[in-house]
Amino acid sequence: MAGRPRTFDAGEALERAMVVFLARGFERASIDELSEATGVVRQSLYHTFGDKRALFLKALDHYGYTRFQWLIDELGRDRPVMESIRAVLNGWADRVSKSGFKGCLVCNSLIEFADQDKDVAAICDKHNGRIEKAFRDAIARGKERGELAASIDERAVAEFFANLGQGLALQGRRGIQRQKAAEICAVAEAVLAG
Amino acid sequence: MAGRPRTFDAGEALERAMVVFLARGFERASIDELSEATGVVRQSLYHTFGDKRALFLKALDHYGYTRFQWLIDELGRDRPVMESIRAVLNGWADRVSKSGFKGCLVCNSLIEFADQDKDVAAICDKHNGRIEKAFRDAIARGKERGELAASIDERAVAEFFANLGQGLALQGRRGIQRQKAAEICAVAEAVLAG
DNA sequence: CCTATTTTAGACTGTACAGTATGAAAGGAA
DNA sequence: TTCCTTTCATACTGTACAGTCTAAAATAGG
Repeated sequence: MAGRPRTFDAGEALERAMVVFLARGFERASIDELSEATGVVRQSLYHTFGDKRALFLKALDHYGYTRFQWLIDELGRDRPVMESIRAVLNGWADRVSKSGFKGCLVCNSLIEFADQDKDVAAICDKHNGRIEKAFRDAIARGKERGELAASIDERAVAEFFANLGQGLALQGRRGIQRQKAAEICAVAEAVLAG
Repeated sequence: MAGRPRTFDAGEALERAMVVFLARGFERASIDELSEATGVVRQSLYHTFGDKRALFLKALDHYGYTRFQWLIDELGRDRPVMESIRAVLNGWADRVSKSGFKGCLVCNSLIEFADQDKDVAAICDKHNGRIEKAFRDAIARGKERGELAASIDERAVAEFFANLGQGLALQGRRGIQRQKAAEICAVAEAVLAG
């Protein structure tokens, strides 16, 4: 009951497939392209991941868990909440303006699939929810500690920041200057100042 | 030097093709689909507009000029600038949460083409620029009139609001509740409060 | 009415691609 | 070594689609 062992690492292949989907989108990424990028032959891709859509769903979820962790970590750190928020805004400005930035796979997929694919939509909702929750918790903690005004609606502000990030990711896909992204973030920061 | 006159209205056809591109994206919209939606036969589409990409570029530009005019008008009206800004934010909240909202063709195209198609990118830049300018001028006017603090950087704030709109359009494509969109807008409005 | 010109209708071509089938290669287990 | 399972390599199939070709239909001008 043994056979030839797998000659590739499935996690590594998923990561590389994800990069292709990020750059090209689901529709434009061909199996040949994915095969070449992962170094895994066509047949093995189908055997390991199922069809193209199944591979995409795994890649999308993988993206959400790996690419948003820094943000959740920053917002979870034990320090004044404004420092955490600023760290995220800085992180965004850096990332979206970096040469070679290809956007956010969650945002890109929302555009490509809209609400036509329930599984895609569910994964996107999940990760958007994780981001909003991280902001919400951080802001609520800031209120408890008296760092932020009690009148602040943490849910609304969290939604606002998540929306900000999506806008930046969208603009970053086209290409955005570091300074412009930073200016936008600086303006946004003011919603917590009053 | 005469011939059979055109039996369709080219402007109407462009508008309908635009709707298809908005709902489906460039890649997924097939010529057959465009032909059916416009009521113009395949050959006439090619004759009138050139190839699929040329039709798309015209549709994209048409979108920018027709779908952003309300915003430019609102921001150009002679009244307190905060009223104008609120009108735009309300307009956005209404539009992006409306059932059947399919996103913004400029935003969708930025995702689909990124910076790979220079003509698409140029048209998107042009219309984004028009929106930013409308905000910038309105805010500058508000400063001159003493309605807004002189310390406000109208360029940065205009970029911020344009980014806000892009985020809302992105979320609207998936589907967003009116209330959530309005909450985000309400938070954003605060950047001009201080 | 005749002719030139343009639209219409549908068939056709070539290409790109997702997914499948088939047999060879490779390595663990007995 | 021998067998069995799994991967690898490549050929194949069917479909979808952009763009072209050909001929018929329609109409303004002479």
